[in-house]
Formats: sequence, structure tokens, C-alpha cells
Amino acid sequence: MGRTHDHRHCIDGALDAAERLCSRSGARLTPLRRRVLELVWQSHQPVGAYQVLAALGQETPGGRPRNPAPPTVYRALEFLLAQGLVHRLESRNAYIGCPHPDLDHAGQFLICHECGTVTELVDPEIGAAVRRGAQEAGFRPARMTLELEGTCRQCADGPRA
Amino acid sequence: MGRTHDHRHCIDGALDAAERLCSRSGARLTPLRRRVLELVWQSHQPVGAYQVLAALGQETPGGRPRNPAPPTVYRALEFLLAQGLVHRLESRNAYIGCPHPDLDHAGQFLICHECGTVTELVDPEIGAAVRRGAQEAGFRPARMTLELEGTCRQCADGPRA
DNA sequence: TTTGATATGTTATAAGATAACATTGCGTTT
DNA sequence: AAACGCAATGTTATCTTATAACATATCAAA
Repeated sequence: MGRTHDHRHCIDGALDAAERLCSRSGARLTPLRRRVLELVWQSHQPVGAYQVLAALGQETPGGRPRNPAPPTVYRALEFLLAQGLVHRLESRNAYIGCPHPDLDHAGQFLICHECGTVTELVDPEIGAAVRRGAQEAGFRPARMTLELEGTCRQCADGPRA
Repeated sequence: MGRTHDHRHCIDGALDAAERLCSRSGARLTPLRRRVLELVWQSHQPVGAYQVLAALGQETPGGRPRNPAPPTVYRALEFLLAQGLVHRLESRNAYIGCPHPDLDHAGQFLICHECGTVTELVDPEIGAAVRRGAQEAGFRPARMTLELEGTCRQCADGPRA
């Protein structure tokens, strides 16, 4: 994202929001789940499940080494998805933190193929246009996946800086 | 799709269109590629690469059994994707025939979670709304993935008939 | 402090996809 | 016809992504 950007803010904000949301809803944001969320938030690039797995594998919480297997990560991600704290990018088989987990979620994603950064769009008009188009076809949508691949503003402006 | 629907028409039409398109463009629609296209068109449900693989594995063209490995299928699908003859459904890791390979392609898909049928939408207004939304974010889209999961008209109307 | 539910650990395997190299088939050049 | 070049397909191995099935641990409530 912007070249001056304290990413720690993003992470902390996301973790705080998650704590609030979960304590409100009664969902259990366990240390593992919280840690997975934090790992997903390490950047604004999407993160694969096995990347999270590898990162967890490096850690020794409370002294003892962790030795997680895939289901550990997938279950945590599943929980985070269910809470709306992360999204899954279908075109990448990867996950990304949701910057506004409180809002109603219909994921619209801008994926830059230069820098890999993913921005989440919340554009009601897109949602409206899609619903209208679906309705004309007699279709009742329940879930929407919109992923645009292209060039983000930074990469279009400052070439490679 | 509709309860009276001669699917052979769909298949034949798709194969004819493919022949025309390829002979016009010089692309080589080989027997294998043509057969894979035909297999993808067996239904209006999306088909996985390994389903195609298994179907090919049943066959004995010219007497000799075929014994295809995954790359055989993936390469054929890659070719068909490049020609715009099939689309890939990212949310399903599956493939579906394109009903209008001549038109410009921005895939918009309606996936029914009752019957599994996929309908391709070509709604310019959705495209326009998406482009406008992206542009407002300073994003220059190159490829769009739009997949809606929900209930199709048939499943909403005639329950399960 | 037993119980029941939820979370995590563990083992194994399924499902989807690609890398790298070998072979074949076919039209062109010599 | 022999040699060449190229595109397509075959073949082997491996990689990535994801889940099933069952064991153990943790925690909160009764």
C-alpha cells in the first residue's frame, strides 16, 4: 500500500476489531486463531494456508515447539472466515484479512499483478448492479465472488519504486 | 436447464462454433482437444479436470486404449481456455463450456447450489459498474472473476421436480 | 469433579496442478 | 527419400491445496 504506512497499525487494528467482534458474539478467539489472524495480516498480499502453516512451524509458544499439521491451519482459517475476519481469494487459493469485519460482507477484491497487493472494495453500486443482473436471470444470489486482477494505482503511478 | 432441452444441440453447437473459430484463427482443434471440449459440454454443470481425465481413460479411440495422465487434460483445457471455448470457475476448480465463444469474454457466472447448473451472464451494466468502481480506486482491471452462488429460477420455481 | 462440548493434535490420504523430459506425427527443406 | 524442425502428446515424478477420521486436551457449566 502507500509507501509510508505503518503496517503494525493495520495488524493491531485488525486484532482489536477481532477481539471486540468475538467477545460480542461469543465466538472464541483462541490464541491459535488469533495468531493465525495475525499471520494472515502480515501483509496486504494474500497468504496461502501452507504459508501460515510454515510460519506457525517456526514458533515455540511457551517454550515448546509447535508442530502443526494442515488441519490445524485450515480449522483456524475456517473459523476466521465464518466470523468474517478473513476472506478467501478463490482465484488464488489464498486468504486475506478483512479490513472491516463489522460491515456486511460481499467481497470485492482488486488484486494487483505487479505488486500482489489486494485491496478490498465495498461498492454498493457494484453489488446493486450484480443483484439486478442476477434477478433478471431469475437467480437469487446468496454469495458473491468478485475478483479483479489488474494494476493498482501505485504500480500505475510510480513504476516499480 | 429447462426441463425440455435437447442437450445434443448444445454440444453440437459448441463443437461447430469451436471448429469455425479455430479454423478462422488458425488454432489447431485436434481430436483430443475437440474431445475434451465435448466432455466439458456433457452438461451445464462444471466439470473437474480429473473428471475429464477419468472419462478419457474409459475410451479406446481407434482400438487402442487411451491412458492419459493429468498433463494431457490440463494442456487441452489450457488450449480451450486460451481460445475462449471454456471458462474456469475459480470457486469450484472446475471448467464449463462457453456458450458464446465468439463474443468478448468477461465471465459472469450464476452457480445454483441446488442443481449445480451454471449459467453464464453477459451483463454489460455489471461490467460497467465494476469498471467504474475499480477506476474510482485507481485500479486498472485486466481480468474479472464474478461468480454468484445461489438458487436458479428452476430450483426456485419447481422445487426439485 | 464429573460431564459435555469445543478445540487442537495426529495420521493418512484425497484432489488439483505442474515441471521436466521423451516420443510421436507431420509438414518442409534439402 | 532423408533429415530437420516444430507442435502435440505421452510419461514420470512431484508439488500444492485440502479434508477425513480418529485421538487427546481444554474449558466452562452443572
